Amino acid sequence: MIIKVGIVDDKSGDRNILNDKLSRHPEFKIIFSAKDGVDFLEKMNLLDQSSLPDVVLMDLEMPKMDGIAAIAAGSALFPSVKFVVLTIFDDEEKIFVAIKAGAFGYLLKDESAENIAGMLLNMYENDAGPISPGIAYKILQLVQNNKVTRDAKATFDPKKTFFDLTDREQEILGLLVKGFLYKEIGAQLNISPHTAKKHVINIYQKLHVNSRAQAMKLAYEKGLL
Amino acid sequence: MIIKVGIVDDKSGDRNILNDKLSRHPEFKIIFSAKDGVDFLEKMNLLDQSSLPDVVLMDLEMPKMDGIAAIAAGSALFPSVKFVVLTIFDDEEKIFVAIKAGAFGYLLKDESAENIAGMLLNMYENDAGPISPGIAYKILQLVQNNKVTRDAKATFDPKKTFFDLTDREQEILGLLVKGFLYKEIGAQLNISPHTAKKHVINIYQKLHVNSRAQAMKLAYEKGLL
DNA sequence: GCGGGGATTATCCAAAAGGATTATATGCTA
DNA sequence: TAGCATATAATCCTTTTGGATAATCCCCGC
Repeated sequence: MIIKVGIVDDKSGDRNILNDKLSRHPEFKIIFSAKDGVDFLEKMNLLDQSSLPDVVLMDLEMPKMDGIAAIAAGSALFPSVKFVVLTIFDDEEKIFVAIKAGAFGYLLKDESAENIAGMLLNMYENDAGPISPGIAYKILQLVQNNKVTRDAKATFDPKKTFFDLTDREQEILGLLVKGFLYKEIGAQLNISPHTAKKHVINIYQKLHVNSRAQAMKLAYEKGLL
Repeated sequence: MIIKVGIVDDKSGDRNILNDKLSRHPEFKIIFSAKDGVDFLEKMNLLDQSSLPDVVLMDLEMPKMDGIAAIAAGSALFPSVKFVVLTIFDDEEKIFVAIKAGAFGYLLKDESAENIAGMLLNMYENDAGPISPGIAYKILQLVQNNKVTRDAKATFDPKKTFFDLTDREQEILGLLVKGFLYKEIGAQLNISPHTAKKHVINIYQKLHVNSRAQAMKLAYEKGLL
């Protein structure tokens, strides 16, 4: 099976290297190289349906029209074409936006050409978009750090599963993370500040921390609110 | 460098295979095998700090306490330990929940033992969680299909809008909310603890707060991370 | 070259938090 | 009923924070 490839990158050096490396593999056929988003769309429009590329390797930072815009336009105009980002950028904002724009995969330029070729081939065997490991981890962190949230459905609730704080302790933890002093917590609950403090110490032991800051970190990260 | 590994899987066959394969690599040292979440926590509690595993390979489907609960508990109790899911399940719900529970990586059992070993080693070189390519693509699709959405507050950036903290102050705030003492912050940045403290006081004035707890609350609520 | 902001370090003091220990009261349960 | 968990309260002591104040250094812009 022959994979038809388009390359879009403003650096002619990068274009040529890619071109050379992929041409070594008989499975790939380079259909065109373009130097920016506008150039890319023009070249795509000149092709008839049967000679459209299967996959377009798209750099992100380009003059005239950047990779994000090109992917958004291209995936709308040519839905059968898969767009794979191939860039040096690994910041989460770019990753997120590129995926939203319709990227099928996301590879870093510091992957070896061998790896890139391998992942592209793999994409057709497994019907899964190629992703550099580092990028996959970044996406995982997006999910983990609540930068993205699940639209509905239940997420895991560690409150009930672990840290079996008593009701009173839960209540006091709630005040603790709001920044109140022991004396203020005591005043709000009509108990002695000593008692408030005792509860807090007990909470620390259950959470295996030894400062308010660590307890707050845990409370926020694990959603113990 | 030696990587200390814990294995948690209810299938003794899988445990043994993993054990054998990893033991072939001199870089790995198997600290323990556990057959479920409860067994795992018991074994972890018997270890002193210095002999805790670096990474725990965790199956998901287990009797008594499943892998999700075990990861949630373990990552809270032993924050220095990295948890990597190693399972046959690749449905998005399990992936999502495992990540939320604190999984650092997610590998499929149909990876070759060689690959698993390689990805674990790679994890320490690149400080990025190991993720099987198929899983990476599933995660990408989660984002693409709007199953997850970017949090509004995460995109709004009050950092630049208000509180104009300097770069150094941002950096120190980052360590502050992690619960480090002044002396620890100083040590990490190679500055005097007095200086660290001075920065913190300056931060408080800019944020109009007067305690670490209040600063953390603000940082979390306003996404000053 | 002079001023200003940022980064660095320090000292002194007071307030607050953290930790250990002890003690009492209450309600549940083996 | 004896034991256990929880909540309450206090004392003593150490460590950490928060705040004020002052001094030095460096870089950048006027």
